[in-house]
Amino acid sequence: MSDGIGSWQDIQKEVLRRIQTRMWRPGDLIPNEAELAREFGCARATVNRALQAVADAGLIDRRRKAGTRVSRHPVRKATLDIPVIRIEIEGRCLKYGYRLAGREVAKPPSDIAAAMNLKQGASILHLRALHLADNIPHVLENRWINCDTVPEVEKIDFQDISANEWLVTHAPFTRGDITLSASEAGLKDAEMLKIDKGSALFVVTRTTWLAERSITWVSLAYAPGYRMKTTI
Amino acid sequence: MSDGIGSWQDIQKEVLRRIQTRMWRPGDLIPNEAELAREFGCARATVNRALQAVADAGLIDRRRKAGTRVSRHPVRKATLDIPVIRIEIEGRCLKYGYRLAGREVAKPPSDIAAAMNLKQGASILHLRALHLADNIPHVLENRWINCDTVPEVEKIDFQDISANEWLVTHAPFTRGDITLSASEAGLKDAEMLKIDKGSALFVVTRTTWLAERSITWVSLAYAPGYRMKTTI
DNA sequence: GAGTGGTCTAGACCACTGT
DNA sequence: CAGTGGTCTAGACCACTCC
Repeated sequence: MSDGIGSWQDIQKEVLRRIQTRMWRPGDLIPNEAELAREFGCARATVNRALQAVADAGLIDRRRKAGTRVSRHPVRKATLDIPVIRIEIEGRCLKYGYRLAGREVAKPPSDIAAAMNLKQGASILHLRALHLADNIPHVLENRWINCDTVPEVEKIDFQDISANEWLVTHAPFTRGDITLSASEAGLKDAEMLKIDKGSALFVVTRTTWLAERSITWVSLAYAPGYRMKTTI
Repeated sequence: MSDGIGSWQDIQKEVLRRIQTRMWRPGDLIPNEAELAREFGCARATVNRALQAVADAGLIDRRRKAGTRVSRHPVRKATLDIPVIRIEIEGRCLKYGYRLAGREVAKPPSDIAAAMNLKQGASILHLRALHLADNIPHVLENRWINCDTVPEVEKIDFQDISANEWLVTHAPFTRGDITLSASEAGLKDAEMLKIDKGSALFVVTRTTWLAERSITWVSLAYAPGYRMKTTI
């Protein structure tokens, strides 16, 4: 029986192979952990580890007592990396540039105030900035920061360090909501990014929280041509 | 010492708390697994499970011998769900609709042929279709399918079932590349989606593979207003 | 070489849920 | 109630990498 199968990765591969070759088809019940452990000659915990990984990928559905089935409509999961912008640009061997375009305390638009769960009429810090890659406008940052949650922010001028980067090391968060969308460049956006008005921009909007208090709301509008890549 | 700490989720929470409260700061070395196991009064494997989850989220960096550190520039991971379009629409309690708009065997544009790693001049199946939510155009599917990898596809007319759905249950894949971007609606796209030419569309492009053979290349262009959401 | 995380084992008990 | 996955333990050995 001398299998080359021993590690949980080997078992994961074998399980994937059986799904990919349709030996186990969508909807099928697969053997339980104890049986697979016997078949592969390993401990049940090892099988469990492998099947958990496959379940995390969305390919199988597991329920106590009901057993493990191959998903009929697999909701495949892709993981998006959300790096600090400077690191992302430098990671591509481009020269990073940063320009602060505005810093003021102001009352945010009602939709943003609502998204940040602010008291009506509250004023918070508003920043606008441009990030450049090899001196070319890359992404426009439009950010609101809740000074109640992050009071130190009032002392930072953000001339030399972006809020994007400062917050990462100084304001840990517990949770973040992310929205990806496309939108047409307005006049001001177009000017700053040096593109035509109405161009299609890839926009990432993010709100982060420390427990139940909002830290920041940010919209990152990427210049045309930007592509966010990932794999399944 | 009667902690309420025992499960790996409890330990994960406590570790996150220590990072969030800056008790452990970016760059800090944290105690090793054996020490934490002693502190929490549990087995090292339990601590390992908790720390692996935190490392997967990108908040700590772990290396043998070097130990575990709080990330200086955490590359936070967000997971995107990639569901079948029908399931996604029905999941929002909307009526799903589907219309095939074209089916032909043709020679793909060179960029697509390259992305699919096809032989020069190879002809493959080209499909165009529209998915509707509550009778409103929702997403335009532009798809090329490699008949060499999935020969059964030649017999399917795709009048009543979308390639999106058929492939999921009939053509398992081992790997997929995904690109998210924004683009301006062309004239044909605009007509089909019933929107203005030049509108900003959110576009998901995906190539899937069975081992080293491409299965399909697809571009999904979502009508304006679509937002893809996730959390960190 | 030595210290750290990565993994496996054998066994146990628990939690959930279908029947 | 019984069968399944989920988790914990104590111990062991291995793999990697810093010194």
